[in-house]
Amino acid sequence: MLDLAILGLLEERELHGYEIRRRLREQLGLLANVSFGSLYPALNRLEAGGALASAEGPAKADPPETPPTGSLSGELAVLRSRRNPSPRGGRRARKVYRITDKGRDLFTELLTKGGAEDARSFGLRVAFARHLAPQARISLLERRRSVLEQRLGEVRSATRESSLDPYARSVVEHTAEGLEQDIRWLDRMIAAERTQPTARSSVSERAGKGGDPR
Amino acid sequence: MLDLAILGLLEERELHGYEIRRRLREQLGLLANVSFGSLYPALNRLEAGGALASAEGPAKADPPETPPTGSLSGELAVLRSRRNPSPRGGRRARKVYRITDKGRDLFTELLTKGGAEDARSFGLRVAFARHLAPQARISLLERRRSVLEQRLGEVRSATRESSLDPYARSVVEHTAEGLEQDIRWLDRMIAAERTQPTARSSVSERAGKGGDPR
DNA sequence: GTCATCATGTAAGCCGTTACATGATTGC
DNA sequence: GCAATCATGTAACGGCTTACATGATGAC
Repeated sequence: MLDLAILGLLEERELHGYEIRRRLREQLGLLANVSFGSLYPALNRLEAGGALASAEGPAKADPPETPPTGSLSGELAVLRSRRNPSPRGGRRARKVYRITDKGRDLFTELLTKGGAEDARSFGLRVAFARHLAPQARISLLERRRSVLEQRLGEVRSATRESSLDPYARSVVEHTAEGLEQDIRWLDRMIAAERTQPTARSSVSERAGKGGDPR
Repeated sequence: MLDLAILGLLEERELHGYEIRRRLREQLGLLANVSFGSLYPALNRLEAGGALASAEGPAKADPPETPPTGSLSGELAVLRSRRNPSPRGGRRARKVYRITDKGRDLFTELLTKGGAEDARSFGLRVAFARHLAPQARISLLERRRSVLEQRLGEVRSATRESSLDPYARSVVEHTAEGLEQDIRWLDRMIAAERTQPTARSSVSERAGKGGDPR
């Protein structure tokens, strides 16, 4: 799941580990606190597997977007700054990762296959849904919907049959409410997918600041 | 977390492992599919630690509802094995667990301390909240509330500041809705706690006994 | 001169999973 | 005789956490 998130972020732009973590917790609220103890090994593993490539680079990408984008040929600069502490950009060497073709294959594979069980991994998939083909999106949403509906049925029958004490009952009822809300959300998403016939392409396209219709 | 659930169920009545698992998935929907591979070791661990005591026994604690519909084969099997103990002992011997005083201490400790982070463990705590003293209940609910409110603030600011693509945005917005719903639920629970002055439940009176705080 | 932040990593361990092993009983 | 259900367990592995180690830099 962490791999998916990493690949998804790097699909957009190259980043170093620390920054990946920042985005994980701020952009995707889902993977709220991934620790470095799992992040860095994951990056090394992905690189060893050929899904990522790393380069030492300064690439000072500020929290607001629009980096200089000329991220090539920054390696010399960092080498210089390491022994020559210049005021702007002389930190510990960053390892800037970019995704490879193999990594893109892995990404779409992870994005597509299996595991619609977990709420977090599902949320992650939806967050990266623009990288999916339209029909893959819909099937993802509908698979999730059926899972939730089944769970809702189970919860309902459990509430009916067993006599729970007020607290436990409140928990199950609240769980049911949450499931209903999730299902309504999915229905909205599915409807939106259906009405707009491939309005947004599955290809990653950049829209500038807040220019999307919804 | 599994320990807490086990102890909570056994606080009510003695059960064997297989039945504990059934209740875990049917009563508490939270710990939906705990596998035997984690359940049985947990039981053994708790017993080794003195929190549980086991006895071989048929002790057929029949659930509140005896489903007459379908699959009476199992029930029949159990009854027969009770009436007619074969030389080998009939059905495979159940290990019926009951909670000890030490286990009750552990239970209240687990129930009280730490970890309001995770939704599941929190839900579990609330489900067993009748075993808590009224003020402990309220503080549990309020701690959770403040956590959720903080997270909501973070999610909100993240939505404002960063330009996400429509799918990611939809996920964060839905997350925010979920948080709001959770907070409303908590508010209702807290209000209910405040209005009724210690109304229900046979609370275990172990609170306030002079011992180690831990 | 020391603290906070940025930056990368390793080691140990927790908590859970899947897969496997065993075995009695009943229904078909 | 074979699958399904009840019942208890072991072994191996997975993913993530905490705690620890290192180090540069800028601010106070």
